[in-house]
Amino acid sequence: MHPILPLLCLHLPFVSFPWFVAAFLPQPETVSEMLSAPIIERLGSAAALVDTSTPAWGAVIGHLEFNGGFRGMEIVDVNCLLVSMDSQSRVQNTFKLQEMMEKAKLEPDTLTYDLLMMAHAQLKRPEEVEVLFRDLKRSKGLVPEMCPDLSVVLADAILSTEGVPPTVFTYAHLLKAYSLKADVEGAGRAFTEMREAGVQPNIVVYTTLIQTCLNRREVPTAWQIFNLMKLKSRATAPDAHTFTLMLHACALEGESERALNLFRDMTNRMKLKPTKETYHALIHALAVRKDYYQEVWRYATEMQQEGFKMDRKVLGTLIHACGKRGDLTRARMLIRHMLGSGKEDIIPDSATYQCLFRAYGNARVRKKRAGFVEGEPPETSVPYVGPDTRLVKREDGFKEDTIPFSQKAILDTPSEVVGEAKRVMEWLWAMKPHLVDTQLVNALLDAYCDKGRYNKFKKLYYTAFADPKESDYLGLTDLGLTASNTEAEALTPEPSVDAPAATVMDTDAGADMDTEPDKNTDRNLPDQLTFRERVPRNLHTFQTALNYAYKARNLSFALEVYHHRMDYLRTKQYYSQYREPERRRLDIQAECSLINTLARCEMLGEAAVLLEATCQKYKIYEPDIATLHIKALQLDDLQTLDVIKRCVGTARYHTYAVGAKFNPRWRCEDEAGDLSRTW
DNA sequence: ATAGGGTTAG
Repeated sequence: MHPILPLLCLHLPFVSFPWFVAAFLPQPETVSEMLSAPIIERLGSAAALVDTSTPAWGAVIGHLEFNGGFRGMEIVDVNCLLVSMDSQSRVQNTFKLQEMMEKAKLEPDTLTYDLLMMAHAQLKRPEEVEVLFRDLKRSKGLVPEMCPDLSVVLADAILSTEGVPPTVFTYAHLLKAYSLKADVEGAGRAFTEMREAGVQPNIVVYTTLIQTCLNRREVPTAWQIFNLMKLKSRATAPDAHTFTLMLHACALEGESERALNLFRDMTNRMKLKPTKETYHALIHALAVRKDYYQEVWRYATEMQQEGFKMDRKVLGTLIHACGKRGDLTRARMLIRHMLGSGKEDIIPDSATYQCLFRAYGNARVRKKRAGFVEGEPPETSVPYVGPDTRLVKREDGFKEDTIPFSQKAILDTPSEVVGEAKRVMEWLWAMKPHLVDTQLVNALLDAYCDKGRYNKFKKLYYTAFADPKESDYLGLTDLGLTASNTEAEALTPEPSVDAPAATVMDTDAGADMDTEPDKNTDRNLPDQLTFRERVPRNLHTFQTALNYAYKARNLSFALEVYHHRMDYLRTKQYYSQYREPERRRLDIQAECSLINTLARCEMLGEAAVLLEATCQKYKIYEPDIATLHIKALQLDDLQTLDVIKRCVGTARYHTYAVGAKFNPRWRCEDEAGDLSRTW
């Protein structure tokens, strides 16, 4: 044993474990050790407050304030305190700390601002980060009594150029804020300012810029920055973080092949070691395509061989892959494992269940009398790589905490699939209501739509969702877009609405396409279901419903949903939950869905009117209104064809009939031309 | 002394 080690641990105040462990752990052992002596002294007996696993920083700072605050201390003492605080406490106490610094006539330095900005950025509060940054730049480097001779104007001039100098960290925090807001322009300005201030951008800065572009769905720009990093210098060469982010970009665009190349580039050429996140991003990029299913499992296996544990998110992504492929059997197996593992950290959450419901929707299932769809064998060649390979013992009898999966290992009729999906939702609603959110219900809606469960679909749509509350709406002055609505209003026959069913998920009343009753359903769970919290609708709810209406040629339902949607456009949620490019994309999709539904119902005139109105606002492409075009051709409706020609140009039908691209609509040509940015 | 990455809409 090295003789110096025992000496070291004499300085550790609370050594509750053997010294040799302590000596090898990264010091410091306790929070109070990280604090500076003046702070500890001023805290007195309250110093004990900080040595818990989750210190009550509010109380600690209260004590401090009561005992004289920061008076007589240095700014490093404040920084020390900030460093030991978690982000949330920093955010909660920002104002108080600023107050206390002011009282003690302490000037925050760059690090003080950095630590505060970082905390606000981590908690996704970009506005506060910007405020802090502005504050930092005009921070009073000179207090009035230090320069009594200067006129106010001169002082202002000095103050505006003094302040504390931002570092590359400061700018990185600021850029993170712009990334959160998907504000590419703001990020560009900050980046330029940084360079003018002579601060060299580093990997983190570039990576944050890439993230900003991705949040804004400006994927080509993201790739440009990435390529620039590679070319610029060794110092800015992409690292594992950056590669992981670009793998995520591949997932966004369905570019699985590119993801594989990127991964090879990273590991072979750049000799970078993939992390767990890298594997996850790669698997994600493979999971979005059903033709890369084998690769998903290959890399899931490799990831495990590299010693990375499957966590909830990776398992969720694997279930996502199963859903994409239609491999419901394996999706259920994974869910069973996650539930049966007994490990808290991998029990399914809302997102995991959402993936499961998508798997119900896409399940490959025996057609009416034929064999498997496309005659493919069931997915037997895929190795199973769950968290551990032990099969969970089947539990008989219905425990309240047991997911009501069918006894059958493989569900092979649509009714079995839909029946189980419904039961699982009922079970979640009854037993784990906190997991039932909008996305989850939307996923079930999708499943019903895909399986042609039209009655179930409408019933769920009517009973599971709540209308917006008064307080959800924006003020009248906030909304400017009523012009395009008037036409739609004009052609609206009052929709005939089925009366909402009594319970959230009622039994199958008659005319549904279901033929087999759900044998396993413990029919009606108690009546509490009736008054259970509903979830709010969101844009995807409407999109799914409009798709359903299109499939079912149900125009009155489509119009009703369209009106619900127009209501939603007046809510705050519309603006807070979706960033601009996503809103735009879904708006276009919704308009086109209605246009095509009108066309399917032979109301070409109305469809054409709506198309003209929509074209005023958005660029519409021919594939978006394919149904209308085909109908118009079939009926030889010259007037409508003329409208189409004016609105979407002259491309011929066959040019889009062929191209089944993976992810048709990401083009955002308004901004695509701007390649002249300085990075 | 600080920072950037990951599950979700057929």
